[in-house]
Amino acid sequence: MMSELATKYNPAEVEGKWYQYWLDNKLFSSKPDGREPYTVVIPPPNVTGVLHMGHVLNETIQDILVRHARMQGKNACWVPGTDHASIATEAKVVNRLAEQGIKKTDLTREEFLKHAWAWTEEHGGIILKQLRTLGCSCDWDRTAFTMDEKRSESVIKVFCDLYRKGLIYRGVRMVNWDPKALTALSDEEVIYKEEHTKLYYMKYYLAEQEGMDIPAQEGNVIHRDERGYYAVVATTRPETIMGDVAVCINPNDPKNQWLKGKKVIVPMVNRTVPIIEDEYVEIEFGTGCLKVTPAHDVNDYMLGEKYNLESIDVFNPDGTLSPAAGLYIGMDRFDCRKQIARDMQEAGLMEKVEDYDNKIGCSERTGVPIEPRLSMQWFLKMEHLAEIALAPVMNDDIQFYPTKYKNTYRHWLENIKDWCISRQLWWGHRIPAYYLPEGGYVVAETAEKALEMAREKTGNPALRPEDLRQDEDALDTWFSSWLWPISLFDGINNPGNEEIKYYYPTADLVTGPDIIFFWVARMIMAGYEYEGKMPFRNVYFTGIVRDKLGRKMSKSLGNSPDPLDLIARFGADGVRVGMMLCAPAGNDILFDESLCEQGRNFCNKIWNAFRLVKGWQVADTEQTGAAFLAVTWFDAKLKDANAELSDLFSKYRLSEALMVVYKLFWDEFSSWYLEMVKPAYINGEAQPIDRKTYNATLRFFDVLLKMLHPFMPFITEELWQHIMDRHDGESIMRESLQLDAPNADELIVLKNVEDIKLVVSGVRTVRTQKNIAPKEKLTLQVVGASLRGKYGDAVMKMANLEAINEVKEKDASAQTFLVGTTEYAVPLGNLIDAEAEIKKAEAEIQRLEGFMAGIQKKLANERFVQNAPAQVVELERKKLADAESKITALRETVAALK
RNA sequence: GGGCGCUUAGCUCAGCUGGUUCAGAGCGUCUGCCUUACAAGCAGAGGGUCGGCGGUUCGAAUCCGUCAGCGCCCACCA
Repeated sequence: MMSELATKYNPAEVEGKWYQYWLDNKLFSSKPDGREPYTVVIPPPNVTGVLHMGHVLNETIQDILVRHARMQGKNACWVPGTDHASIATEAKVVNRLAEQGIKKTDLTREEFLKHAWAWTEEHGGIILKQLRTLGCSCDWDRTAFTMDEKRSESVIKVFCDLYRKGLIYRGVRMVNWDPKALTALSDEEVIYKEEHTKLYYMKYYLAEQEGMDIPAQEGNVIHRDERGYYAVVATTRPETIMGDVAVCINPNDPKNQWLKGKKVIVPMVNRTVPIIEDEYVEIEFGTGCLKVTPAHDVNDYMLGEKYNLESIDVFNPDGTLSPAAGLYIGMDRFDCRKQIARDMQEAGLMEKVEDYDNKIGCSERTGVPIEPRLSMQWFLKMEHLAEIALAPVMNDDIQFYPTKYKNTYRHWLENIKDWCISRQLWWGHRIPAYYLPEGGYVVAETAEKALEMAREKTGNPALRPEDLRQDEDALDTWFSSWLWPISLFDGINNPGNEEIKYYYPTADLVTGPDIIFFWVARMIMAGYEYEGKMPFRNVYFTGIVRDKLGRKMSKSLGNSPDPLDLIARFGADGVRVGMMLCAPAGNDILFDESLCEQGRNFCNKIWNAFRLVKGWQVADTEQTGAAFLAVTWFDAKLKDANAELSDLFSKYRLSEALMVVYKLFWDEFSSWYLEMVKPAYINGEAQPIDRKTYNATLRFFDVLLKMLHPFMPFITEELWQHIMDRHDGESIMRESLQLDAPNADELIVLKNVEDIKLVVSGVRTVRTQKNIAPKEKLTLQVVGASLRGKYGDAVMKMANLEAINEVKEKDASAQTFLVGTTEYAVPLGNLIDAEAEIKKAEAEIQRLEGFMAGIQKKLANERFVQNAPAQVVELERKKLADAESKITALRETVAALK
């Protein structure tokens, strides 16, 4: 019979088969019903993305939670979907077009979008297919896309609503400009990178200084050379001097007092600009002179506003020098920096150049340095939204795991600025603002409605659709994802519909802390604004998947394994287990392939346990004492473990939960239980197992598989179907798992069996130390106590004993060990090494005496006896007594050996 | 420059509101086994003065302070 099954589990044969079965039987699908809902919405991956290790972690966790909830009898609904990822996808499409020699600017919006949709259809959804390989139990019928009809409608509706509420406005502001993607970005999309740059000290000669003589004054630092007096301005960005409109000093700066009221000439440009004064300027930095370029720096912009300065935009949108610069026109900003530095050097306008470490804001998407740029954009006011989103997290209505992210969250909300939501992109939701021929605009859900409003607004009923011009910009991707938990159930378009009422709020959100601001915080805002309720009850923040050296996984390092390749080699269950073994909540994950190996090995262990049980012949024989004990004990063990599992799940300690089941199956079930009940061989012939024990074993297997199922869906389904002999359409994933906690009697059995396991280990240790073959039967002596009945039977079997004798005094030639305070002895005849035994015993006596001395000192301390709880004192006394009796036993051993 | 977190066996981590023989797990290591479920396995063993210092306490890995190292987040010194 056994020969029918391979000794190794083959995931390839199993996984595809069961996934198809689950799909065919609609086992993932969820409809509102009377049960308690358990809803999870997937953090939508980029529609054109492919599965990476971060997804594996994230989706595995979600699937574990979902499958667990489903087996708790909840109506589990996991909604999958993808994100249109406006910038990322548009960039990919632009690149592809470039390969074909097509420039985006050569296309109309409509033509470009055709290409984008084609790309989306071609590459889109691959990642969702890959999730199936991992075993994810998503309700695929609900698959959504942030740019599908319902979601798009929701986004536009929300935009209009917020506009009408006065929360969305349009205006010219300093924004983060990405010169590569040619779009504005939100503050969150800018990441700061440490870079080694230069600090250029440039000479700004005073204007009209002929005949000027500035007397040396206390504290003043005056610069003068053969050409005259000059101020020294330090900057990291010499290429922006063409936009300089002033030089600013701190009025309290003693070294620059002499510059007050003067005018200076911007080098190269030869523009005369005033010296202005503002306390914003850091006296200690550089020379205390700041060049002011309102068009290209946030702070300078602020100064420009304050002092009513002109703003000269010297850059084109792509980061090349604009005609307004007057010089270096068309040159890239960084080339220009080098060139202008050289030119100034030659012109004697450069005082010096220093190395300087600087933090530079870069585009999260394209990686290029951001250019602060003044432009007309759409903004969402955050004050009100931040306010409604803060409290629920701080008072734990929404629980963060781990809680440390509450601080991060609060800090962000308390310092939030308005959200720039417009992007100069085509791929995305187009802003529903329509400009009127004579200026001004209307905001409306549809072009028809816009026309109506426009006619009303202008009082011109003759206005035609083509007279209106829709805003060219698209919305930030996150402006659609923040509605995800609502829009998936159509809560924006159909408020209060049956689905949104049932599934919302969702239960758990599983995501990385890197998008806590981008996504999590904003979903909370939208949740309260549009549903009046939290979007989810718990947020589980995963760590970042790193390699075993702690480095981030990246393409350039080549340290990121391909999940599909891992699955092919170790099986989906193996990979899931490997991932979860190293994934404590909130910590970074140091992933190593060998963990998947461990997962695969675990699959084999389960598989082989199944082979063993499946191979048994069953007969109506009587149950042995050892088997009876094993069944009683393991029954209690399962209950105990299940209670622990529930607790760990409730705390989202999934790695630990997995470890509990892992040890339960491997150590307790396989190494102890199965060995205890396994029928013996007599004359090379396998004996049958009694029906009672066999049925109990199947029952245990059933429970174990259910416990394992959330972590390892495939192998558990496969074996469950084999073992349980189920009807078509049934599945382990729809089974429920509920066990009582062990009662008092069962707890006693648990404790007793732990003791006899120690006795068995004791005998085995003796075997190993004395090199006695496992087959050779031994005798065990119990000194002054008893080990009878089923406990004795079990020890006999597990330790391969021929007899257990209760003795007053053990054999002189026995090797001994203690379990609790009971002494056990294995007579060894001439195998015993008396000297070594004596040495060992004496060392132990010494240790115990030291231990006793410590306790005696404690007990002699009046303050301890007075202040410590009675229980603790009592415990110390017991420890003392135990140690004493152990020493007595050991002394006897030594005496006997001598 | 602020804020947060971490530092416990070779590695990765548990250790909750201080007290079940001066600490646990998985992996790795070592030893012995191809024992008729599994060598991707079985049995056994070794391994830590809980980052340093100081304090509170009868008692601290656990609380407080401080120093050191690491990491993360935020921030407009060009």
